[in-house]
Amino acid sequence: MILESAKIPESTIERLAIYLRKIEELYDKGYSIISSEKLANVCKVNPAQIRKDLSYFGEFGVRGVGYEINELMREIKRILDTGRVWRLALVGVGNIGSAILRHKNFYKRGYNFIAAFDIDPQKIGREVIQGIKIQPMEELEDTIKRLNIEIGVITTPSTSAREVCRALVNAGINAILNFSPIFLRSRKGCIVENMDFTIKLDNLAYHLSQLDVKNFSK
Amino acid sequence: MILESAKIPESTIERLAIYLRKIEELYDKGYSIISSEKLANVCKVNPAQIRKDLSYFGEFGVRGVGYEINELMREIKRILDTGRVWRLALVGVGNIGSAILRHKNFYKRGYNFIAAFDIDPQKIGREVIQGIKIQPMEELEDTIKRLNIEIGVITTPSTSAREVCRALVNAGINAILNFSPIFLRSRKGCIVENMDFTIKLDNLAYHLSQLDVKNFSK
DNA sequence: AAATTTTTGTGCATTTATTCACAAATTCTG
DNA sequence: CAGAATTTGTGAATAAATGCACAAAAATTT
Repeated sequence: MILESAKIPESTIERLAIYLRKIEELYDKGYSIISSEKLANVCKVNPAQIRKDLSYFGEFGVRGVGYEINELMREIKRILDTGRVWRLALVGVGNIGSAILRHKNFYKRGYNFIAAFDIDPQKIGREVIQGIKIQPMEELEDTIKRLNIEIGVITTPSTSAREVCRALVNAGINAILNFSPIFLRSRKGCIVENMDFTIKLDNLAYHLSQLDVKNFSK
Repeated sequence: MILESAKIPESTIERLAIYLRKIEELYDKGYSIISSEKLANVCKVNPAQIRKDLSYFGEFGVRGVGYEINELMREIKRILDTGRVWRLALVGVGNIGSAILRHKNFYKRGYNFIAAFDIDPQKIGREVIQGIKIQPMEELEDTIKRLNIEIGVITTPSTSAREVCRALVNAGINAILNFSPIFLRSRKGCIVENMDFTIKLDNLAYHLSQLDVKNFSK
């Protein structure tokens, strides 16, 4: 097919990211070939799902054999565009903010924090991690443009999240990862991924209470 | 209807949690009645979606009027079972772990950390937040049972995540929020919500690269 | 080298989720 | 209080996602 950007389900993209991580694990364990069935087992999905997901972007396997792990990693990285370095800015250097700046996983996967901002004058100038000094909000637009920053991460309290979102969009940012407990939706062109931890917990709460219902009615 | 636990879409549950937060916002702004259309606007969904989502659990609105905000909040909280205190344990008191323990939002929404564990002997006994001393992994099972802890939060490195998950399940935990970059899937009965930040970033990367494709082909 | 086995890629059927569209219930208006 | 205006709740239509099942391609066995 190779008809990218046709009408690919959002869930396909999310699964590709998950497949990639499992494939990397398998690669580290020394595998060089994997079948859709084996991969499906470890990802707990249907094998046809994997084949269909991949088929949106091309034919990467060999019939009767499976997928060459090296090639599959390369292709998924190409599809997601995660084979390169992305430049990030973080706004709101509180508990969560500084934890994220210090976290190694982002860097490992090519997500590099280039700048950090905070509204608190006390924090300005402080060097949270090697090379990143906290800047005041006034410098946000200029810094983002000057340093070609592509992704914004919001770790402010909910009260300022919307304002920060607007500032990032004004600065030309088209992708935002939002950790504040405000459900942000921006004008089109800019994609926002919301990561409200407590929404996930509400989900768990619901399922736990359903478990109890089931146990009770037995 | 009132036929709960029939075959309610997972996405309905997630949306209910989002509606709840928006409704709370509206309540704080002084609203007392809201129509599915207005709520749909702020949640950026279809009005019929909201009505259908709610209809799985009962009839909460008044035709020609809308939904009474107080009642709707109460009902959604009842559905999700978020009107009470849930008892949590956190495993892995690193950067992210301590940030989460210190974060106020969990407590505000009834998610209370009761215990924290770490493998590092250096950290044992340290009081990260008021009333919570870091305990060694050996005490996990006993503490969880003794304190009736219901939800486990994993903030360890990926290397130990699977082992920690097993320990939590063995201790009787049926709901886990996993922040490690390992996609955990547990045996049935136990629900795992995965929160790998970098998967969300991969999503953003994909969409940004698609934007470029579109701009280029214009 | 034919037969068997394996495993992909995909058309089609099935299942699931979303949205429409309208009757029913309620309020508002003159 | 009759008619117009709202707005819910939901059956039916539509759309989207998933999974089956099988032909095609490659490897392996006999």
